[in-house]
Amino acid sequence: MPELPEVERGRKIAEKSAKNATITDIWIDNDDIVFEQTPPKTIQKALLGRRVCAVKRHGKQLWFELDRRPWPLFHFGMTGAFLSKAEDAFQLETGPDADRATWPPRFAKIRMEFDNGEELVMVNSRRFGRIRLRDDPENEEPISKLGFDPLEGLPSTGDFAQMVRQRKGTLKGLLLDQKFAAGVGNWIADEVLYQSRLSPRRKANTLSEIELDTLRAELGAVIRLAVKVNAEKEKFPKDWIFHHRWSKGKLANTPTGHEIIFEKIAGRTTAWVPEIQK
DNA sequence: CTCAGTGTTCAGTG
DNA sequence: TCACTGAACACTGA
Repeated sequence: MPELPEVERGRKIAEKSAKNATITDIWIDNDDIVFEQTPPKTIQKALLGRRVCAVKRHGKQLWFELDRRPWPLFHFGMTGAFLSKAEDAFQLETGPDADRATWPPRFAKIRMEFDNGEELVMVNSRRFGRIRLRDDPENEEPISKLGFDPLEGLPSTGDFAQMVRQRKGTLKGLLLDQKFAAGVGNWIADEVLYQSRLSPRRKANTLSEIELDTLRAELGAVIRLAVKVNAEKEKFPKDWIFHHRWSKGKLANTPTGHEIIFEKIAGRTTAWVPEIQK
């Protein structure tokens, strides 16, 4: 699930349940992939009894600022999410897969209890997610290697043009590169290109000034809108290709009747409309 | 049973 | 060193 807007939703869930609260109990799954060999005791020692001062995000990386370092840094991988007990109870009543919701949830990797009665869990069924400790997350890897976060602010048009023009690969590859824009994933890249009417195969160094400005504007617009509706897909605009990209294998068309094709570009399945995207 | 996948990393190439 | 590509990773759900 997690590209920037979904991770931002996770940040808000964590903020709501944990901000200004103290961690009173911790359970940690025995998983040396997700925890990268960090011993459970080390994690426990860093978190237990600490107060959560803030919950921050850059791209797809999410971390807590505690009243003492080191701080926990979370990455959801392909399948991760934060669930809070209150939030999950809400989903249980209203969500489409309500019958599957249980607490604690399946695939929990870490579970934290707070002195305000809340509980927060990070789940990660396929274990591409990571939970790490960092003294200064923003200035250490992996965050230090990431590019700008499009929700925080875009580079100026001039800087953006320069950044794009020095790249020789495809636009799809550029947008997926976290060293360029942090937080863009497969569906956002496709949506931005569709809205910009640019081909994912287009070489980055061939864009005109107008095309560069359009790309920059749509990158900001798609992400801001997805975050505004809390990454709830049903609330995405009707004219987004997003709603049609999962019909792979069937005949896929936009509402305007244009054919959507699926091709592997820059290593990822790409949904795009050759008639519209040049 | 097979296969794709909303992500990242690493080996190999240019 | 850099930019880029493709494979590998782990495991669920279709």
